[in-house]
Amino acid sequence: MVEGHKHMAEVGFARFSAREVAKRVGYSIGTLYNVFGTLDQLLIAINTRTFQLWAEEVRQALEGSGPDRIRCLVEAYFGFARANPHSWRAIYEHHLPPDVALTDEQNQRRGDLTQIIVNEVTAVLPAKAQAGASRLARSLIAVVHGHCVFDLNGSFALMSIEEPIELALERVRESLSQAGAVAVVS
Amino acid sequence: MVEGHKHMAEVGFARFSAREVAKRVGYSIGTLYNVFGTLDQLLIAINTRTFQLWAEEVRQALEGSGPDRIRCLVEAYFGFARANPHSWRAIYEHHLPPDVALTDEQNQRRGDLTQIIVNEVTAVLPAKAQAGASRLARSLIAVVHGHCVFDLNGSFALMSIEEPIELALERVRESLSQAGAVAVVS
DNA sequence: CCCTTAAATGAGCATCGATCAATAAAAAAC
DNA sequence: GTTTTTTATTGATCGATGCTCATTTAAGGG
Repeated sequence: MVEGHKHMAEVGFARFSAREVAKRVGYSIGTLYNVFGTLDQLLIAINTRTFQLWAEEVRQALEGSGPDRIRCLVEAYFGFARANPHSWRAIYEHHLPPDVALTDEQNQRRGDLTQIIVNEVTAVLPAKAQAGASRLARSLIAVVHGHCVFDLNGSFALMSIEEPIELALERVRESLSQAGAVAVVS
Repeated sequence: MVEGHKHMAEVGFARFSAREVAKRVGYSIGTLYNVFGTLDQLLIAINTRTFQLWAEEVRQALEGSGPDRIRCLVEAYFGFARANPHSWRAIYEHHLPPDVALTDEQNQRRGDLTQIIVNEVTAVLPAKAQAGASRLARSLIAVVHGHCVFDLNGSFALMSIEEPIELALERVRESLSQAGAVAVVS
């Protein structure tokens, strides 16, 4: 399955093929379908793995972070997407058919990254704002995500918008300081 | 081609098929390929049309807007994506091969929506902040876009985050007021 | 050694994007 | 009005895809 992940990283979602994965791993298509049941399930497994690697990378970045942990978070978010554009995009390009859903375990694995961010946002907010920390954290993830999308698809470059990471960071800091966070400016 | 647009709206990017478009429009596959040359070109035409309809819808929403034009903008952005999820997603799921690029005309058509937003943001900023209005506007588009993605793909719902439009609007207003905008709070 | 269970196979089906010689239709030339 | 040239349209054909399932192979247990 790690081989499937590699294949995705190399060719991207649009050119991804279960047959090619089977070939790479040395099994027949039939066997691969016996294991995963469905292309969707294979993609789910691959994308869940991407989430895990992403969370792990962010975690490690935070460990080696200086005092500006929010900047570290934003840079690590971008960093992973830029370093693994195909895998990163596949997460958002694979739409589940309405009749299949993620396992609880898969959902939990995918939620790890979010939890890391929620923790950091919570840590930076004053006591009075803790109640809304979770909601705000999700919103800030969306903020960074939007900038990341436009960075990877070339929208920012097309419009000569430079330093998209700094741009996203500005927005995040504005919202955090408005929420009463202290010491979020480097 | 409007038929191709309808097909996209009905089945989405993943299930989109040039053959089906040909069938719907009453021509053979060959003819369709003679006209568009490539599947990519057909998709480009369809997505450019989506951009036009989107911009038109936002324009009309602004015409009937009350004093809070920023809210109107955010609601219209979300509104179009929610009303045309397949077409909207297709814009971001179609990746051009590195050897093809958009026509200048296509780029301009696609930039209309951005221009509308840049104008509104500029109008709301004080004179001293006009210089950075374009950059800020693009950033705010990214902010709303990120929230829109998570709204459509169910991330917010999964985490019980309600009223994503209001959430996006909060972020936008924070950034605008930080930039010195006045009267952005309803 | 046989028998049962489990694992792996790959030909076969429908569909896809794409091509291109062949055909039909329209325009131009006479 | 007839012939010639140009343009438009066709669909059989190719390789590749997701997916199925009868068949084969392998592994153990007695």
